[in-house]
This record gives sequence, structure tokens and C-alpha cells, in this order.
Amino acid sequence: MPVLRPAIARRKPDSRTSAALDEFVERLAVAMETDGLPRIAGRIFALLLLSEQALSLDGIALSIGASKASASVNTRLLEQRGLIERVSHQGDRRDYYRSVSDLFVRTMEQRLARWQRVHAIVDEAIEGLDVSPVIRARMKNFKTEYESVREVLTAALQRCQLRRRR
Amino acid sequence: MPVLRPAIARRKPDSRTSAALDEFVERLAVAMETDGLPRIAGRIFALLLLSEQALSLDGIALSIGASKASASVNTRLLEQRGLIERVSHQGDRRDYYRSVSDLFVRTMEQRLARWQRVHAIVDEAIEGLDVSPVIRARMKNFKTEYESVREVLTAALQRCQLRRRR
DNA sequence: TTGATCGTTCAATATATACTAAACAAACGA
DNA sequence: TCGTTTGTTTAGTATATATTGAACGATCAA
Repeated sequence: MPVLRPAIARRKPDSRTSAALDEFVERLAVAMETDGLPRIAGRIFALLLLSEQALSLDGIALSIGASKASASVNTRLLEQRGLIERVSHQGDRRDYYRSVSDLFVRTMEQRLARWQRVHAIVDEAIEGLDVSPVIRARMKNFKTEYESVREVLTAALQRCQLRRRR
Repeated sequence: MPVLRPAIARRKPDSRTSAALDEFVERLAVAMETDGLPRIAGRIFALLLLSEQALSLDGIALSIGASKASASVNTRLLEQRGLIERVSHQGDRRDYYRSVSDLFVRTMEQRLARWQRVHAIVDEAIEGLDVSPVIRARMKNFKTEYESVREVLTAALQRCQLRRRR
């Protein structure tokens, strides 16, 4: 069933655009699962991407049709990953959440961080594992190519950050 | 229980190095789940990374202690993603599998492909969704930053490929 | 102090999907 | 034409984890 969701910033709050916004949230939520997010975290991510104002926990739970418990767990997850931030309003003890301003860079940093474990294991194996020279060379290549790409990537992300700040 | 695994290329096939190799396979398999691979696919990925020779389906299943059905499904998955390749030997109707030579580049291409869906949804929303100018600008920024980083990244991967070929 | 609000934790459930065993199909040699 | 080898498909099971309702604790206003 469709719920009232005054949260999303829309031009004219009619039911047609509302349905389209719902669909966007759902599609993005499913797609974000490839980044290792639970579906509800993906919905929150998408909802806040669409929202100009910061939203309260209850507002989020209501808007995406999830329990407050889920909203709590998943906002914390997103905050830890740096994709949303918690803000406060004076004279109000609720927590509010909004998208971070450098959303794309944070997204990429998360992706980089998730690769790290894979490449650390291979790196460690180059040192500690007793394998043939051919295999060792294969692993070293995997390592060096990753490092060169990672450097290029982090440099590009830094340029994004600089461009934003000026 | 430990199984015989004559597959992995090791210097001296003693039990100590064997246990270390097992541990590598397991650790890498779990880590590869962040790239959206089933655990068994991750084990096969790791096993073939350690193997000089191409391995048969039965050899793979035996080495990682999985059923032949799983080996079949997951080798196909890895082959479709371009991380391993199927080879044949004359006078032998079995299929054999080995790591691709440009393993890292293929890994990165897979990662890029998985992001595509997320960014395509946002791109589509910029065109089709009725949102406020502020939100539209936020989305456009997400899009353009992604595109610039993707360009840098694909260029770096092409350099990896060129470096390999000469 | 009391009642109300807000967020978190926890035990139980729901859901998705990875995995297996068994049946099946295809290709080959005798 | 068999029986054998090889790989795939499928139905059922197992496993991991996402999600929820309810209980809980903390904070604030009256």
C-alpha cells in the first residue's frame, strides 16, 4: 500500500510523480545491493538522495515502509560507511539524516575499501606462501597492477574533492 | 577432512604448505564474496590462481571438496565473468579450466560492470524524474563525477593491457 | 516523579540463495 | 548398440542474514 511521504522534495506532489519516485527508490535499493548494502539501507540511501531536508528516523521508516528498528540499524550502517550524515536541529532531540555532499567520492571510497581485503590476502600470500615462481609472478602482477590502478583512482577522487571545495 | 589435492603447484608437497594453501583458498574465497561471488566460485578462483596447469571439473570439485554440480555451476559463472577460461586437451573430452592471464584487469572490469546498474538508474532519473533543481544538481554531480572517474579508470586498465602485450 | 518521546537491542521469523544428490543428456569407445 | 565418461539441470535442503515486534533504557518536559 502507498504511504504518505511528505519527505521527498518534489515539484508538484501528485500521485504520478510519487509513484515514479517510489520506483526510483526501489530500483536503486536493489542495485545498491551490489555494493553490499541491505535492501533497506539502499532504500534509505535513495530516499535521502531525493530529499532536500534531513529526515528523522520515524520519517524515514514511514517513508520507506520499514520498521523503526530497521531504520535505526541501517541509518547507522550508512553513517558508518560515510554515505549519510546525522544532523541535529535546535530545540529538537530527534536525530535527522541527510546525504553527504560528496556522495560519489564516498561511494567510491567504500568500494575501494571492500577490495582491500582481497588484495591484502594476495599480497600476504606473495610473501608467506610457498608457491612456484610462475605462480608467484602471477600474484605479483595482480598486486602491482592493482596498486597502479588504485593510485590513479585515488588521485582522481582527490581531484573530485578539490573541484567541489572551490 | 583434508583431501588429496595434487592440483596446486607447490614446491614441496608437504602437509605444512598444503595447510597454508588451504587457508589461502578459504580466506580469498570469503573475501571474494565482496565481489558478489558465491563462496565456491571464490574457492575455484583461488584454486586456479594457485595452479599452473588447467584443472578438470572433477579435479576442481575434489580439490575444494565440493560437489561436481557446484563446480559446474561456478566454473560457468567465473567463465562468464571472464575470470577463468575453459581449455581443451587433445585426446581428452574433459573440460579444463585455468586463470585468465589478465586476471586483474578482468576483475576490475567486473567491478565496473556491477556499478553500471546503479549509475544508469541515477542517470535515467535525471532525465525522467520530476525533482527540485537542488536534487537534480545533486544527481548530475553524482553522474559527472562517476563518468570522469570511469574514464580515468578505463584508461588505466587499457595501459595495463598494453603493458602486458609487449 | 511521572508520562511521553526517541533510539537501540534482542529474540524470533522471513527471505533469498548457495549447495547437494540424484536424475538426466550428450558424446564417445568398444 | 551398449556401457562409460563427462557435464548439466532440477528439486529439495541448508545456511546466512535481513527484518520485525517487543522490550528496554535514556532523555526531556511538566
